[in-house]
Amino acid sequence: MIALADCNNFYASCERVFRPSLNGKPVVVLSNNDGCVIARSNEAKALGIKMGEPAFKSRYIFEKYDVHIFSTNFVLYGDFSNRVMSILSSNVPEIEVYSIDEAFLNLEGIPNKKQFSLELREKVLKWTGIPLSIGVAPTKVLSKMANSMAKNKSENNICILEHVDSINRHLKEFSISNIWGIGWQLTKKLNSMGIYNAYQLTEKSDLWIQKQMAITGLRLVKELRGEPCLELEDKWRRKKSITTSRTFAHGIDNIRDLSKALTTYASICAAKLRKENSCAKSIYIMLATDTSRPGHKSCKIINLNTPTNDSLEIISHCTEALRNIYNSNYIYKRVGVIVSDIVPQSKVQLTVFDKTDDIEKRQHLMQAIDIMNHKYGRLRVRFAVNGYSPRWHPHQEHLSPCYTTRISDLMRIKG
DNA sequence: TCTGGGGTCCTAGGACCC
DNA sequence: TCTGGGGTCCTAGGACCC
Repeated sequence: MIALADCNNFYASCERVFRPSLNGKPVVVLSNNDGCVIARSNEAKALGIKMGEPAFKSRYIFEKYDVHIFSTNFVLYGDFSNRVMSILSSNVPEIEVYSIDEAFLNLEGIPNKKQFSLELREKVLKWTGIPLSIGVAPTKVLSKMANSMAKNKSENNICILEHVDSINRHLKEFSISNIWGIGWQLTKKLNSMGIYNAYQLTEKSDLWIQKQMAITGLRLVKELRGEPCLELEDKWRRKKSITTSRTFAHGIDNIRDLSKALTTYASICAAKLRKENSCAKSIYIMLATDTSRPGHKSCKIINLNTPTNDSLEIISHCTEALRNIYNSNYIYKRVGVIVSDIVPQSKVQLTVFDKTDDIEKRQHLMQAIDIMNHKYGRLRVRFAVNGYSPRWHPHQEHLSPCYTTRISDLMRIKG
């Protein structure tokens, strides 16, 4: 049996841990640039604030009902995630951390799954302040469904689906649009064929499923029937691509500021590569004007002879590519860097033109930068091309302190 | 004024080869 | 008269997830 443990309203719950006065009150967390709503407390959901909705559309609700607004604070959420995951992993034989706020757990050998889930939920809540929902079922896809039941239809946020009868009963009440792996396109298509609930899907033949939903769809439906097709992946996997991109508060109309932003994202990508002990063989830069209006997009791919994770090298390729594709007739609103074709650093093949001495020197330099930035904060040590007074920074009006990771942000007790 | 950011997997179709 | 058959690799784009 597999459990899916999922933190309730995760970002909103993190913000509340150090602000208990917000319990029972509507809280929302906004995406980067304070663009749209990406997390809501139950009270905010009850006010009709929609997930992914642009913040300005709900502005009047925020004011009328005194909704507490936060900008995303990924340092804080990442730290809470680590705490929750380490508690979960110390209580089960196997775990797959699926995202920042959820994990699949292998419950093999655990006799009373309901009691176990209740105790685990209690422990995480007591130790971290984060409430969980736990759904237990024979496969991953079914545990996702059980989790949804746990969140919405159970008093204690626990749902165990063990027997065929109860699984089928729930499948009949479960809309296909809520199935993990079925998005709005497939929902539209299947609805037009008269399929509305998960049970109807399990009754179709394998051939029909594969024709309509391809191989991933067939795996998904088998999982719905209780036949495990998706394994728990407990191993750390090297990322296949790494992206750093942002939308700005205000458009940029000059190549100097654009270059500062782009090279900053290039150095963040390089640092992320080094953190994984990876090197990338291709770099992709992209520029876009305001996406809400018809505009302009351009991109450039740079293929390297030798994979790298050296910030200076990646920065210089990006700067050159920017000069090639920059068009001074446009005002840019978004830029980004994607590094891909990733290989382990230990397996990098040098060419005859690479100077190993230089590479080693630069590796030491990068290491020193990483150590300092780890200690004093990302981008504290930066490159001159990154600039210092970023006029191009995104909006973050409602940022909370990093209570758990920055000494100056620690809570103080009045004596 | 105003719509995020970071990923993965799959497929169709083109290029190329023998 | 009239244009094979089978394979691989790569890439762009779609769909989906949180």
